[in-house]
Amino acid sequence: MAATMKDVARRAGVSVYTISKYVNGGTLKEKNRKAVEEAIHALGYRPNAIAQSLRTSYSRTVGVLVPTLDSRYNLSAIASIERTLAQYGYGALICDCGGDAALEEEKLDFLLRRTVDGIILIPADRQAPHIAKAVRRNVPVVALDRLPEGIACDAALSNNREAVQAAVKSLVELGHKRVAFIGGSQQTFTARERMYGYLEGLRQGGADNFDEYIKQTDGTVEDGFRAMMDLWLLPERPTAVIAAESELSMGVFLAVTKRRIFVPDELSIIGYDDQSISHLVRPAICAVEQPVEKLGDIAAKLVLRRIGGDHSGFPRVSISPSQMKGGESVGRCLVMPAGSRIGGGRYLR
Amino acid sequence: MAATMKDVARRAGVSVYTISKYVNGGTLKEKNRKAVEEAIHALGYRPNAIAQSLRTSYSRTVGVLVPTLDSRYNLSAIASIERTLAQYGYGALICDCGGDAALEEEKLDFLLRRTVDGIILIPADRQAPHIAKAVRRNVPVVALDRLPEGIACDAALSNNREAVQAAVKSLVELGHKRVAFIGGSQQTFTARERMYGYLEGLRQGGADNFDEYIKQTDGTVEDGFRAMMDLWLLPERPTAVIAAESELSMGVFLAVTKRRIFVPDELSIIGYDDQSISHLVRPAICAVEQPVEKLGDIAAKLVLRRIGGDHSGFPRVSISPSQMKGGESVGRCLVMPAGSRIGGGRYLR
DNA sequence: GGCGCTAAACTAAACGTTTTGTAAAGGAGG
DNA sequence: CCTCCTTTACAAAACGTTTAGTTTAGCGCC
Repeated sequence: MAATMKDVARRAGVSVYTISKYVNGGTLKEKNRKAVEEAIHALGYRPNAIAQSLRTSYSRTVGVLVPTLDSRYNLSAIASIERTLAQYGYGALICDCGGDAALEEEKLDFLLRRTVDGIILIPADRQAPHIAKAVRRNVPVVALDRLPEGIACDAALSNNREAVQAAVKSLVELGHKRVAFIGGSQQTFTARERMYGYLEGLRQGGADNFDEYIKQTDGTVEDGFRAMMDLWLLPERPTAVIAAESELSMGVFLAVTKRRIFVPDELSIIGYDDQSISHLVRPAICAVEQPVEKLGDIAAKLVLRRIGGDHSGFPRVSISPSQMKGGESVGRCLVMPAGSRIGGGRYLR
Repeated sequence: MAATMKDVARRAGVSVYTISKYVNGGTLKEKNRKAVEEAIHALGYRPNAIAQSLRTSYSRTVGVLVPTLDSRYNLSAIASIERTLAQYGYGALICDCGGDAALEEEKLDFLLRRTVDGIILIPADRQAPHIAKAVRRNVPVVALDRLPEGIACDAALSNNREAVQAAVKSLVELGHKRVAFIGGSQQTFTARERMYGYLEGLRQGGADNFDEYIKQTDGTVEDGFRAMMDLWLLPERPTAVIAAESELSMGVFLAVTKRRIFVPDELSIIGYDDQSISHLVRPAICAVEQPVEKLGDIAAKLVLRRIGGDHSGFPRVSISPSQMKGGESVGRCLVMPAGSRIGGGRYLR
């Protein structure tokens, strides 16, 4: 068994109070300090964090609840959260609820029973009544990436809608009339936001939207691949496409490689978030980059602030701008609408 | 503040003992059971896990310590570990030590102070004296993926050496004399094992090894890309390559796409672990697949067993076989050694 | 030396559980 | 009715800390 304060106290010939004081940085008499230091060192004493938690009701632990761990995005977020928490001496208790709302509730309960000091979660579902329960228990909750509906709750989001909207608008301004959109599951907040952004972008650019250019998928690499292959089979192919999830971008890239589609001459591409490959591919893929690490960091700092008792500006929804990462995958539209001509009358296709 | 046992007891008109008994599944008198259930429900009582931990000295938490969270492989392992632990009601306290041995020690200490019941770690370094400390504290430690040197310690590994060896041998048997190897950092156990496997495979196949075909890298996508580009600049290009890390495979694939290398006619490729794309690419990349999920599961179950007091067969090193995933990226060697001829004397290149 | 003041140390009571003796209640058997 | 046994409940002591309430030690000053 590990040494306890009592053991140290006995050895140093003082009371446990003195040990506690030493550990927490109080001032001791020179003689006692020496003795205590000696005893601590000799016994290899480390304070028991569980007992500290029980007594102070602070566990210095934050629960992190995500719909799945099997995603690059969540991974980066968690990595960043963990890093920031660790800086402040906090640990991360991580749960994966498999995207299931019932399981999410259960895990939330699990975390609360462990008296985590706060919770950072990526909501699995738009509805999240159980989150209210945590809030009622006075445990600060910060939503990451998605905003749960109908609940006042701190959040760290990126500007999904505006980012996509700007991207689409820029495509339209380059002359693209047939801009396709490949999006993730409409169950999620972000996917919907991006979809709205797409529609708004078209509208602002003065372009029409056509249902056949909109692909709603589940957001996997395979989905992106399939969607792009399908789009290319349309009688009127799109001249530009925006893939609104990291995995979808990858799928689109694979499809484009397979079909030997010339980018950007035949097709302009804007991807999302794919740090790992987009800058190595030729042509480099232009992509909307979410500030994932930043979001994680913001969420962590926010939850720590709430834990520290600073409740100012609740609910605080922080929206961080995405970056448009340059690349050569976007170009002026070279394909003329059917029936129109260029200069000498040569169709470009 | 949340309701405590005392509150419930008062409301139900019984002693805390009775509540405890109810919570832990003892038998109560019908009348008391009713009253207790009512009180628990009315007050929304949940047992405080911290207090339970303090009293029982079991926290039902396992520490997971990885050199970095920014890796697909570690992520999958963690996902699997978390899943298995959750099944048994255990939580995962996750730490990232940034590959730094000193930080690893610190985090290990952090975990021990929280009285985790066990630890699963992917060792950052070959040397890991601090691990012995945990073992001395009677906290079961299971190494994942890599084996720390000089310490008796349970472990869940995959058969890195044999898998690569078999892969290389199969290439040699297909006639390849110039098989290149792109490996990860030699600081890590697995990278070294795979390297040895490569050398052994060549030897067993009866092929020579040449330094210029061996690329030791840090294992990033970019490294794989560069290494492959470099290899293709050699006067005598390799006819086959094995990329011994997931990210390296991706890099090789990108290089091959960029250079328009015909696979497998000009170059046979064997990758490692790249679940996400290798089956979508054409030709599909042949790859050594580590049973990551299985390793995570094994490690979790093993640590739970140790926690449960079963110390049989210590140290237990479980080695799970990798699978060779089929693909069309491997073919018979079509390039003749300089000076040799085929049939009518036509060089195939 | 006695008084007052401050700094340092001590004792004991928490925190919310589990668990170890004990005691009360409730039958069964004589 | 009494005894004996079983079942169920109780009160109190842990677990390893922090902290409020007290006591002691040390020192300067009249």
